[in-house]
Amino acid sequence: MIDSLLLNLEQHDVLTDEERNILRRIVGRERRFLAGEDLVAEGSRPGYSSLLVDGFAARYKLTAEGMRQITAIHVAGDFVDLHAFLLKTMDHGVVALSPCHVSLCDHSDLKQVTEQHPHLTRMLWLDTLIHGSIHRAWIVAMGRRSKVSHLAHILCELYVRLGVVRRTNGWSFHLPLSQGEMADVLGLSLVHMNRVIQTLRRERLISWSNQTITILDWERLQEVAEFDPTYLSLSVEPR
Amino acid sequence: MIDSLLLNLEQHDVLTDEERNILRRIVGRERRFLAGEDLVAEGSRPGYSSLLVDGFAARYKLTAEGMRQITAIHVAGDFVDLHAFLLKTMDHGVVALSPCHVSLCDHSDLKQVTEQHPHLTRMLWLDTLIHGSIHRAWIVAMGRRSKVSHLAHILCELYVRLGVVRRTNGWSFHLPLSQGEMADVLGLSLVHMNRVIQTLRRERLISWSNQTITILDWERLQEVAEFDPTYLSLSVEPR
DNA sequence: CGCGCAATTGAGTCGACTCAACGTTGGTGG
DNA sequence: CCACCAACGTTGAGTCGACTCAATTGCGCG
Repeated sequence: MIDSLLLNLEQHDVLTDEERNILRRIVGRERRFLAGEDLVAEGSRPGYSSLLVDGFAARYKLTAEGMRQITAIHVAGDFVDLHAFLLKTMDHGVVALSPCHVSLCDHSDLKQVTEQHPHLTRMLWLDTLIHGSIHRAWIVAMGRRSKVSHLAHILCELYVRLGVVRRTNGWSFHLPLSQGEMADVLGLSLVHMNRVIQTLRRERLISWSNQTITILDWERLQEVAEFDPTYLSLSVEPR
Repeated sequence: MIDSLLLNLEQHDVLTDEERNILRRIVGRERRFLAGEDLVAEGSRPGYSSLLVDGFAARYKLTAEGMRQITAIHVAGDFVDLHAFLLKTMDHGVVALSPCHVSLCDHSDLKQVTEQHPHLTRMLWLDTLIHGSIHRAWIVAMGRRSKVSHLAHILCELYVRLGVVRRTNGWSFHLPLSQGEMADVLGLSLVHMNRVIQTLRRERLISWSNQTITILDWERLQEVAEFDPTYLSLSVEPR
């Protein structure tokens, strides 16, 4: 049940058996959500953090005019709100983009971990830091790349992140986002999002249908995206 | 020397005398940089983290075509690269936007803190989480707000953050960024940055000259920005 | 079969870009 | 003391990317 979390964390450093057992013990109660439901509401003060066991979720904020900006996409093995453990108040919501299966982890247990297990604490801290790195990569893509390049970057990132948790199938992966939802990721209108996607298709870099993306030319897609996976910290070393 | 850091951290929770002393002990060697120098180079693996004692610094990434995107602005009291403690490799550079005074903190000392001082560890973790929140606020501003609103949001944020570390003077604060550097924050061209600034001036929301910004109408500036400081976690509570 | 949602296409408008020129200011050296 | 230079800021003009409004197509399901 926490297999994806272990796959995630063990990309960065080795875990001891004890640490794996602690994670198994504190990640408990399961909950399921339908696509479109909020896993966590903006403004709430959850007493637990949610580990996404299966499905896709997104962090988002709404503007006064009701526009939505998605600030992160979460996949299996991600804590969607580990930061709430210390931030306390959610400054954004988390919505299920597909049916989601999550496991909850009480903040009191997380606090125990920080009191007794320094290395595991650092690994959880690292997990939040990597999501910070992802935020920075998104900011660069939003500010200084073409929209085509931005989309390419997001697809490269998802392909790598899904690969870590064994959710890819050759060059394909499941991505249950509508074009309208993807527009909320890139900060585009729905109409223009469609045109950007068509550019990647026309260039034969990807195919995308039935919620399935297939990368047709990884080399060129990476070039278009200027994708460098350094920011994902995918190296096993003492942390 | 670490006064600004204490002002920063104590916005979120109380520190014990012992914790304050530990910080004083581990934040050591001082270094100075001229405006334009890199405090930390992209791709480097620093063995220490840098606390900005005075001045302004920015994290940035460069694109293949040599464009620059600034992903964070740092002010006195900020650790500019605390995340390198666990991420190990810098996926971006940090540049001095003004003459900077920094104090270094060895990663071995930080590791000691995580082994022996859980609460202080959580406070440092929190510091990195707040910078993640700021990243999300920037993503929303970049994706779903007008450029005028985006600039207003950044100025609101800087005013609040500088106020915490006592770097404001009434409604004014020093901001040593050229319009070209600000353009790299917003992801704009220099020419358009100028026009956006002039809009805020024309609306009598701010004045900006001689590297000094004065907020002329805080209420309306906040409205234009849709600024809600929740994301800065400025409340003292147990963490 | 028809409804509803997602995807697609077209047309016109506006925001942001580039290229280019000009103004302003502070520092430096003759 | 003034001339000059460099960096920054400002303005104008023309182009292109992204937006909105609107209509149409494709598809899964009751």
